[in-house]
Amino acid sequence: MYTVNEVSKMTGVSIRTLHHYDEIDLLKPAQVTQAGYRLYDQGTLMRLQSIMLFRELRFSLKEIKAMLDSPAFDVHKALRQQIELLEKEREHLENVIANARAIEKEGAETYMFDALDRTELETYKEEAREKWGNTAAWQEYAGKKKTPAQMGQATEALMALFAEMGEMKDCAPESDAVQGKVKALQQFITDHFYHCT
Amino acid sequence: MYTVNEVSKMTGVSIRTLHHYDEIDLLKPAQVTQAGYRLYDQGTLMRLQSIMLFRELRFSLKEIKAMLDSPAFDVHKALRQQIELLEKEREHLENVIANARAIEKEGAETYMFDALDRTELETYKEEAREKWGNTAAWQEYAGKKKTPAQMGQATEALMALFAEMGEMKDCAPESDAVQGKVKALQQFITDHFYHCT
DNA sequence: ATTGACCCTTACGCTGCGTGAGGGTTTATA
DNA sequence: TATAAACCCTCACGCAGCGTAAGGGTCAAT
Repeated sequence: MYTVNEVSKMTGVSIRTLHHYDEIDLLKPAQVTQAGYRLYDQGTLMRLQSIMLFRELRFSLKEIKAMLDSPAFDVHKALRQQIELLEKEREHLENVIANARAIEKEGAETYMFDALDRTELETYKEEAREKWGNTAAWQEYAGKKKTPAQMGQATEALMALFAEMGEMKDCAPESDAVQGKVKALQQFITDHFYHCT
Repeated sequence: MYTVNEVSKMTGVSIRTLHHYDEIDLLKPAQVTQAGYRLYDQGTLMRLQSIMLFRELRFSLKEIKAMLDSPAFDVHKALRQQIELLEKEREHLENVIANARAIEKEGAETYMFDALDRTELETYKEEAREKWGNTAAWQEYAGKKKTPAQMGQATEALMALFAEMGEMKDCAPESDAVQGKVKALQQFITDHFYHCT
């Protein structure tokens, strides 16, 4: 039987985390002494390892609890869903990185084309959760996705920022090559969003 | 002058978010009517766009505020740091995905070799923040990294989970090929961690 | 004057713990 | 045996970034 301290040192999980897992009934100690001390045995340690694994795979504690508490749970299905989700996340992250690089280099030209696609991810996430989660409160939520109109205006608005970025850098780095595009964009901004000085 | 509703529709940002940004002094409306209605103009809209951009790049609201409030702030430096951070995240995410795939396929053999390397990321994150953040409270925090001993035991413990995974699947999918490794691992677990039935 | 579409301000909820505060328990040592 | 060191406990607030009511003004039009 191990105390919280020992378990913590063994697994790297903090004591507070063990307390937390106890609170939310995710991981109950095998025994509790009269003094209230938590004691863990091999079985609970194994459960803890499972928890750590699934947490590493970015399942929420609630999900993990559901999985571990119903042994007949379709782990593989959940795993596949989770993988898809993670890949969406990675794709998005790669976009973000690409954007960041572009901005660092030039300003913002290349940025505005593929930004704000987060909605995709969220939508997917919701779908995934829906399957084995709270299927109730979701119905009325359907059809709330951003309208194309909003997207359009968002992209439009993005160009506004462009001008500000220019100010922030306060002098163009590779003036000649970029300057043409900048002017064109300013024109575009003036036409479609606000008067660009 | 646009109302919250209009701004929300234009930018896709929720009204609550506008309220929030007002609360934390990240984005104050250009005017407030006697009735307390928030009104936004082009300038504030542009600031909002900047905010959205930096949020897209995963800066925290606090960081964004710092950046926008000090025009002389070294945006490019922060940007480079942020890119590095994002890449660390992506790398980690890729590991996680790889692990997830491996687990889905076989069980957990390939898993335990590169798991639990999150500490790297966190460490880096801290270093990055340190440079232009609260440099005060950090000193005493140094040297808290996990010891190699802990890592060792964590990996060791991970193998324990393996057995449980076996139970959860409750029958081997491609029995023959994998079975050998499974037995070896069981042996290893028995030898190094606990008696494996 | 009433309706409907907006607006406001609290204020709690969520995730996953970190970080004290304030106070018992167990163990080792003087 | 007394006492300190080292652990343990239970509250309970805090963080990020809003979502989501609850309860109630305001503005335009009918």
